[in-house]
Amino acid sequence: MTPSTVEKIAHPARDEIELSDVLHALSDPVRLQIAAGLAAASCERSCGSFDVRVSKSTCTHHFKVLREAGVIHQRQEGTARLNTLRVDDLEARFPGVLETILRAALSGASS
Amino acid sequence: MTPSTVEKIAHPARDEIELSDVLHALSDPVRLQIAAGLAAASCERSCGSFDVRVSKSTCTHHFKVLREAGVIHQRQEGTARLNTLRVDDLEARFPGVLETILRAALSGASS
DNA sequence: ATCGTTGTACGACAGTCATCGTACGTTTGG
DNA sequence: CCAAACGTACGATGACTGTCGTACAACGAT
Repeated sequence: MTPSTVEKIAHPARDEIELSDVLHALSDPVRLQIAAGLAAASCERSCGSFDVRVSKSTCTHHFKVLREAGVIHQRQEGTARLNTLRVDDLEARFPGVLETILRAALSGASS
Repeated sequence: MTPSTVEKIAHPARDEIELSDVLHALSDPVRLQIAAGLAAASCERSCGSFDVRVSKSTCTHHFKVLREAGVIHQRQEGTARLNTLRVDDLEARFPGVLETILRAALSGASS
């Protein structure tokens, strides 16, 4: 899990975040749930702390999609990988998008 | 193209529109462009009036995805299929989502 | 009537996606 | 030191996606 094993945890820079990628990342119910949970916590959360009903491998995949789209930031802490929403970057690049989507996800009856 | 040939032009009801489907529909650059063009026109536009650089068949596919996601409404008028954004339905169900996404698509340098 | 326009239908195809299981590497706690 | 916990890597798989070409149907104008 140390840098020697894990190949870098690459994140896109703020200016490299693409709207299409963000929308695609949030268009999956599991990932939307993760993002919403992260917004609700408004702090770092480990991957395993989410009550998603997919396998561990699938979970890793979803976190990777979210990270590579620029939606979340991941940081290694021991065996845990701590996730945060990139609210500032997203707000700067696409104002209001993340907030309105997450609000819709919570209040709406959609998936 | 009349009802005998075309099988109904099915649209989801307002309450059936899913956030995931909307986000997925808008996560494709071509479809996002179509939605933005529709918002800019703020009136009915035929499928062929969009300057997309994909083939006719592909265009039909994209309009179908947008329609089935509940993003647009299609109406037959002679040989033309007239499209409108379902702004009211989307605003009622997911307030602000469509507007902020389209704004981000226009101002942002994304895709 | 016939032709051009508009758009769909169908079939094909390569690429991506979401999912899983199993195996593995790290770190931490007993 | 050993085992459990956390998460990744890899490979597989079935489904879906975006793309296209060709053929077809309907409408409108000549």
